[in-house]
Amino acid sequence: MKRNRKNTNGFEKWGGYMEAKKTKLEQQFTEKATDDSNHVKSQIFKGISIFVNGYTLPSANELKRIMMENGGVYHHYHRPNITTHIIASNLPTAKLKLLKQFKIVKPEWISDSLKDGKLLNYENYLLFIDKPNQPKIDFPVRAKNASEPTFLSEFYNNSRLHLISTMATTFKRLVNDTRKQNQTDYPGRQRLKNWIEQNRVKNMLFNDSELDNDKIIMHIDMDCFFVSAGLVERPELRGLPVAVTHAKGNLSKQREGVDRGTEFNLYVKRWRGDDDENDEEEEAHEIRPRSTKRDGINETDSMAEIACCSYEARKVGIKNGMLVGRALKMCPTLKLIPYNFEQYKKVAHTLYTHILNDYTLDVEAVSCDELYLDCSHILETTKASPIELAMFLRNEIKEKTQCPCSTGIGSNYLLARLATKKAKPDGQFYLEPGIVMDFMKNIDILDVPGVGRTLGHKLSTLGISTCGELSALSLQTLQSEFGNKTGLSLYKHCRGEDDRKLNYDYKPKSVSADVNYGIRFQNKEESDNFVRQLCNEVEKRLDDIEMNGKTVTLKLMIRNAEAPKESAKFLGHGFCDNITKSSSLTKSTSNSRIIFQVVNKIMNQLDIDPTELRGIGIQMNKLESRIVTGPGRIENFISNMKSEPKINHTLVNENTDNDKIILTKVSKPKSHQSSSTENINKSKSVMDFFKPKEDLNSKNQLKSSNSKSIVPCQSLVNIKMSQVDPSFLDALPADLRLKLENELKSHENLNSTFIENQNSPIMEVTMTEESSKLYQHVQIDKMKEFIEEWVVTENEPKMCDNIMVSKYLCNLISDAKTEDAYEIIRKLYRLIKNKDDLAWKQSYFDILKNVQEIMMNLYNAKMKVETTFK
DNA sequence: ATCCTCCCCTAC
DNA sequence: TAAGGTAGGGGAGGAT
Repeated sequence: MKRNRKNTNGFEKWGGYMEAKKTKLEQQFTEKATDDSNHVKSQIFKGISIFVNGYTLPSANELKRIMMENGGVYHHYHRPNITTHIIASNLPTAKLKLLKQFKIVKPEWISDSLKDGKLLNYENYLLFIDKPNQPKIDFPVRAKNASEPTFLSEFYNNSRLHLISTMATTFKRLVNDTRKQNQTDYPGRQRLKNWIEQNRVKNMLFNDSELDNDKIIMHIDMDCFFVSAGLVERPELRGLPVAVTHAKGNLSKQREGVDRGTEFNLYVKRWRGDDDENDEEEEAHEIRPRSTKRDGINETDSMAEIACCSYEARKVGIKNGMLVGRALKMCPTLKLIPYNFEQYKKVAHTLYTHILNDYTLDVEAVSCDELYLDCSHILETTKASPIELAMFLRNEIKEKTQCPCSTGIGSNYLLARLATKKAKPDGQFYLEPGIVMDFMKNIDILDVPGVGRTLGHKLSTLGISTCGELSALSLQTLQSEFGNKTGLSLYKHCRGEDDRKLNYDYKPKSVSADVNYGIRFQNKEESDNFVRQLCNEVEKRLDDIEMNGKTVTLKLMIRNAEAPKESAKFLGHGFCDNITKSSSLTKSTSNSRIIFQVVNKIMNQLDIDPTELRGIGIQMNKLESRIVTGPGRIENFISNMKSEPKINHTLVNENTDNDKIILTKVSKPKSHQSSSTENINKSKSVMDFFKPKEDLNSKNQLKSSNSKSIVPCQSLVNIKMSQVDPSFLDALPADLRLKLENELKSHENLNSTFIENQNSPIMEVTMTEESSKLYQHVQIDKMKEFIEEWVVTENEPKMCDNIMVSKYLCNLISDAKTEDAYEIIRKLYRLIKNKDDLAWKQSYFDILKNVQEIMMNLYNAKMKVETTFK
């Protein structure tokens, strides 16, 4: 079955498209069933049509086959009036509530019926017994995969790699922000000075020769960070072999479709290369054994990864990244402790603020537990020796965080880093210039930063395993072997030379969101929904840093044809083929809809089978900051809205009218005199809600602004502080309130903005992140109050208010506050029904359309609300 | 020469 | 069961 879909001109035709698609697919099903009529084995499921929701056993594909062969019908989409049964093994509560009125049956109903050769009573297989107040799931809760709407956030909440990555960014930004504050007082330096005065003679650490003109770089690295932070609250485990992991050491369950042996062999084959030539080379040079992390794992060993292990565990050969099953074989007494993300954040924050506030701003953040600092100023002002600084600083960090760290000191980046390796655990090491040559000779090539598995192996095939051996190769040899840049840095680094500068100034070059875990989709709907969520995530991250991206890159992991259907690791990606494809826009954006459109085009062009997907990543490159020129961000946003980027890529059909995505056009005429000026005092818009009702001041301001352009719909830019209802401000969180106040203040003098009212009955929700965030935090009751006032007092609905309400409701739904949204829609319906006005009814349908779209995206179901005014 | 895309590698 | 993310550097090879 092809998934090529016609261009749909954005999303406004989504509903119609869905209908068409349903019919098409069902037609195909019937045709297929007819074609395969010689395979029909029975009519057990005559009259039954099923829709499979979520992950099931047997799989949806299997169930489809069973239905086809036995007289039943399989629906790719849930069709409330046609689908007779929904098949599911588990449903999240939100989904459950929505689908409550339908027959939701466990897949065993199908398999048992098939086994017995007759249709069994589905009532014995209901997923839950409908007790009105508390639907109870009669099934053990199973792990979620990415087809569930809550998967993404749960995954991010539990992913150590995601945490590591986001924390690194967080602290790079913290350094940036702190440096801007221009602080001049460093109390730590004074403490160090005092300590030196009291202890120098006793320490005998001072050495005149250490005071030279070289730059002094210090590298600080917490010792086995996750373990140390975890042991703060479990001191009884100190001194024991400890590892941090998700697993509890249980044996892994045997699952259908898993073949660890086959999967592991594929990895080994890819890693070794397939040709004999390589094998000969390896023997000739006595290559050190290369192990995959799957070594020593059998069918039931735990496949969880060890994120971090204590030095006691390392002594017996356990390493970070090793699988729990194997580690337990090496050390059956290994203590497994769970993650404690909050604690890691706390410790890391303490570490950073201590150094930044008390010692220096010349810090390069590497990660949550690792940083470089330029000691020049500290040493100059305190007259301390590098070792004294290291001892003192390490001691303070240990006191503050209760976690040990190690520090290395050297004249450059590389030497500082290598010194730390030597210092560990819980120590310090100053790699003095005089000993660098000797020191480097014996450094293992794999300890050089930048030399990993692949480069290390390649070097070992050349018979090289230490820096000393590497330094025998000429620059030319290295460059022809590894490329110009890689060759040059190998040449320098093995000699202890490194001219990289500490980078204090963090400027992101790309933003991405990847998930390569839990990706198991039954159909294109599920994968689309998930991709949409990833696009939203990317948009959020771009907005966080106030940047837009100009190139979209899609990264896919697809099950390799030879790989077992199910991965060895539970919900893992298994052995995959990787695909990367990028597409450039004419104008940078952060708009998730545009990103999705691009991504979707690529997906369709690649014709990916959604069931074979194992990983998805979306990346934005060529970042541009949203330059603030002139009046400010909002102004800039409005000018951005005038023309959203066109997609410039061969994949993209030229007929695509991307402008249709944005139906609310904004322009800013220089001296536009509106003909509707006389309406302004009668006209009510959402913004008027922010005004106190009897505020003379605001009336005056409105009058005085009559000379400017006043149009039916004001944008945020037009609101003045004095117009804002104080109770609205109170409803906002403090930080948001401050932001709003500042933005309003900075726009007091701005010209009014004209928002063109579209005649099109179709409305698309496109608001600025700035303004939608504001609405997001309006309390539910406040919003109900507004809606009542709006509908009751307003003659006709305005587009901008429709948009605001839609956006608000969509935000509620995506925040899983579906019930609140439901209540508001009911209220809106009642109000509009009373009003009995065509334009208002249209307004209701427009809003509902947006709501149902997001419902379909998130829950694959519509909200059950009134769809006609009888 | 320099840029772009599609990778791969590395680090935390 | 298990939570295999994310940013940056760079090489190969083709387009400009």
